[in-house]
Amino acid sequence: MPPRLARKPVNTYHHGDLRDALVQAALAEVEQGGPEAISLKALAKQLGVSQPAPYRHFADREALLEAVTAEAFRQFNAVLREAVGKPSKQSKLSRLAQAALDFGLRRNGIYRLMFASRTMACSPKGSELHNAAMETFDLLLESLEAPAVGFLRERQALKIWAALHGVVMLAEQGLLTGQVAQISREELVEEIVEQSKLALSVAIKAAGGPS
Amino acid sequence: MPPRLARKPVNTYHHGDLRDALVQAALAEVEQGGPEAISLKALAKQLGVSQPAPYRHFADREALLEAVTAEAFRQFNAVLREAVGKPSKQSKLSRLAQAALDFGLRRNGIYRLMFASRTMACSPKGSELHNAAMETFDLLLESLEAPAVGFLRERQALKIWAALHGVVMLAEQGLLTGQVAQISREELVEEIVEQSKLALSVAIKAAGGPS
DNA sequence: GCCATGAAATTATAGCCTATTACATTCGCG
DNA sequence: CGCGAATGTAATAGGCTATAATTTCATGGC
Repeated sequence: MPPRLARKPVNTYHHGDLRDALVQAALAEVEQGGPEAISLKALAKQLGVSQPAPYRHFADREALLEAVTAEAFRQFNAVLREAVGKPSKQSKLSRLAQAALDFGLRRNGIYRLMFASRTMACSPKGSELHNAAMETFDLLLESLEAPAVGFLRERQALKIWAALHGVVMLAEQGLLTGQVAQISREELVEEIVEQSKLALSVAIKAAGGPS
Repeated sequence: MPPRLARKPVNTYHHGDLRDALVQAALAEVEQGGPEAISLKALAKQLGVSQPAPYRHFADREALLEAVTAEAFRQFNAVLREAVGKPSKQSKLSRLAQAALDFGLRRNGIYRLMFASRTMACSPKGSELHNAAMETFDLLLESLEAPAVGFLRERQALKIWAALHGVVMLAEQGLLTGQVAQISREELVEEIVEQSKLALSVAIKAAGGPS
């Protein structure tokens, strides 16, 4: 894979663009073996630079993980955005949910980095990472075509996100077995979406109906 | 805390019961710093034995983590069982859900070990760990007081589990912010439970009503 | 064109951790 | 009592993170 164009203006020294190459290589590594699989030493060797070279670009291992997580969110959000935008007879929410499930299962190590590692938990509220995660949430909000607004809408989105997230995690851990396994994950997600719509319509009626 | 009686028959040699002491100490460590925080060397030092002593009881670090995870599930299941058993005006399901949320937030590192680490993902279907996780699922199934049976019941339980799990993970990662944060996590869980009951009743009607 | 400058990368090194091997100790059973 | 297995120790190898001191090299001012 040819190195992408440098994000920073001045960057064509010895390696060319080590920073970005590190992020990309690490992302590939994480995809297979999860967050704990990445080793700065191994990455350096793989990219043909000396072992401490990465430390010119990242303060420590954690900092690299953070950058990788940010890139992962960018890709995740792009996938979701595309799914929502693509015309189909399914609802936007369904398409988003299925795309998220697909991403979570296919790119399982990356998903774990984004949603199940300490990297995220430690990132402060205004950080690049936190914002990226918030953008994901915004996408979900936008994909809700129900007439709910304000708190009700946000709460609904949150519940859907939680349920989706739970399905991905359980599936990855092999906990979707037994009779349960007889329905596909896709159907399960579809049920969650439907259930959510149902609950929302009831909540709206209770709140006095849509305007 | 006094060391529990040894699980294995012969076990009171030099240290007394190093195996169990290691598991307990590791559990305490994980609770604070998550799975990646445990170091066999540090544990050995803390327990006053030589650094390679733990390897007499566990093939490697991963094996210790597995044992710790199993113990964590035992404690988790015990907490859930107690919550379900305790009489209250809430439904069994509500009590279980709140207890799970509480455990997930209070003992956050342990929860991550159980549900968000590779240890579980790698454990085969019939393993001690997998069975422990299945027991958790059984507890959830039992706490469902709705009249659904078979697939419908299992699917409902699964959806609740997923949603619960999602809330815990999102909360731990600080993703429950914004307007959303204005309702408490407890309320959110309660809504999930209610929503689930609603959907289930509709599904039962659709399937021809309860016997 | 030439050199000073500073970013990028390298060699060397310290320190922590996992894990193995070979050796010592202690229990418990015949 | 003594032998064997379970338990623990000492010594050691090897990997990884991270830092310090040093070298390379593109670039901009002169």
